[in-house]
Amino acid sequence: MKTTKGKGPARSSREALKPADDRMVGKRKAAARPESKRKVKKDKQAKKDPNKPKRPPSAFFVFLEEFRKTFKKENPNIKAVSAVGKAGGEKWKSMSQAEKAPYEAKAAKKKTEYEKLMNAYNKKQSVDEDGDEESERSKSEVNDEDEASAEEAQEDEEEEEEDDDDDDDED
DNA sequence: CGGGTGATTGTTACA
DNA sequence: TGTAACAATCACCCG
Repeated sequence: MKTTKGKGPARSSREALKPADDRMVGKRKAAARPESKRKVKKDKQAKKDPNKPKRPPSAFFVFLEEFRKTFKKENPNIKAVSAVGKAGGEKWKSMSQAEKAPYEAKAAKKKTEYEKLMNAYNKKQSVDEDGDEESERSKSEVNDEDEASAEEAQEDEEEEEEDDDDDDDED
């Protein structure tokens, strides 16, 4: 399903695709790291867990999510993910920690939730096979907690602030 | 038709 | 301590 949408502009935009011709399946920093399995996210996990907590987006990703919208908005012609990544990364480094602060705050929040999910996930794994029913019960509990926490999380909006203005960098 | 890949950095978890 | 791998996104390509 999702692939169908890609056929739109198709090759025309291909120009916007990665300028580097290495679009091939080459690895990106393979040489940098020794074995470097950094890419290949194929099997991911041998077993698929029912609700395995995915790692929360780092501050960079939080910023990137928003950046992606803006980037695409100003660069509707560019649809390459790598382009946004590069641009985002560049800008990210250009930003001062103060500006990254809000993103970091959000990331911190996600991390907290992630820890929570891990707790639930951990519980699930601990479940004994005989407690199938029990496991369901636990799930309910977790769900309940999850909802409650989610609500709380939503409320907080951050604004921790940052006074350390000394360093900063910038241009 | 579907999955895999490209790129960015951060963060997390294991040895 | 350090590495290794994964987190999102989206268009495009191979089998």
